[in-house]
Amino acid sequence: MLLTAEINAISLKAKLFRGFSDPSRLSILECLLDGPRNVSEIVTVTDLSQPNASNHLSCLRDCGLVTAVQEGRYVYYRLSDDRVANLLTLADEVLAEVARGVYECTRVSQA
Amino acid sequence: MLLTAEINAISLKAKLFRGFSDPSRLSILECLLDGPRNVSEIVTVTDLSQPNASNHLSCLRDCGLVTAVQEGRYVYYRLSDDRVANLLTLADEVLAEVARGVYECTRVSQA
DNA sequence: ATATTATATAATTGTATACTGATATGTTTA
DNA sequence: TAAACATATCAGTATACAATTATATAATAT
Repeated sequence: MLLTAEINAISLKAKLFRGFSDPSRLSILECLLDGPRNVSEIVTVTDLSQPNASNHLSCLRDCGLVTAVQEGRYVYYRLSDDRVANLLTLADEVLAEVARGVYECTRVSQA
Repeated sequence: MLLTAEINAISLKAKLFRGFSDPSRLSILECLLDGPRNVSEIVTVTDLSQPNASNHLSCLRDCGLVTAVQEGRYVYYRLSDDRVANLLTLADEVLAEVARGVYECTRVSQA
């Protein structure tokens, strides 16, 4: 039986990873690796619809992975912490190792 | 417009992170930080039902995050790469920075 | 004030996936 | 071989999530 504190810590971590676990959000995060971008720029780079981008940005902001600053009529987003970039880099390294396995992972749940 | 190769790389990475994005799977991975464990041990430590654990283990195995070796009637699972552990550690560090933000992220999608 | 541009939210819908319980398969020992 | 134990799979249900469309809010310009 897990302690409540452990359950909470694990849920937090799962939530953090969930922020990275969607291709649209990853596209946004990688777009922000080069520096702050406003929503229009993000929409252009990622090819997401504006509401969709906004929606994912809300999630990323609420989860603390990005921060937003309004400048005039633009809202500029940036990564909230350097370690967010580190996580993306480290993920690349793991991927290089296990890429084939992940690529073949079409399996979801027991399907 | 993203190039196809970029889309594939991003989808791969999203899939990798998805392996980490569920509390049950995270519990299993953290249990394996201490070394190889068989399914019964994993079930005991994580308090998951045996079919549920088996299901998540299948996913983790297919995604290349863990490897399995049968020994007698036991199947021992272990992390497939040291960097999997590194990712978990780095996630802890990011969490320490943005924990409050993530904790307050009760928002799912547009809810 | 009105129009225009930029961004955010709401409601809907389809799909993915996690969990439970039941059952099947595989492995060892008697 | 039979019994006991370990692990995997299947079917059904409930929930979570993403994409879309429409609309609302905020800021600037005319």
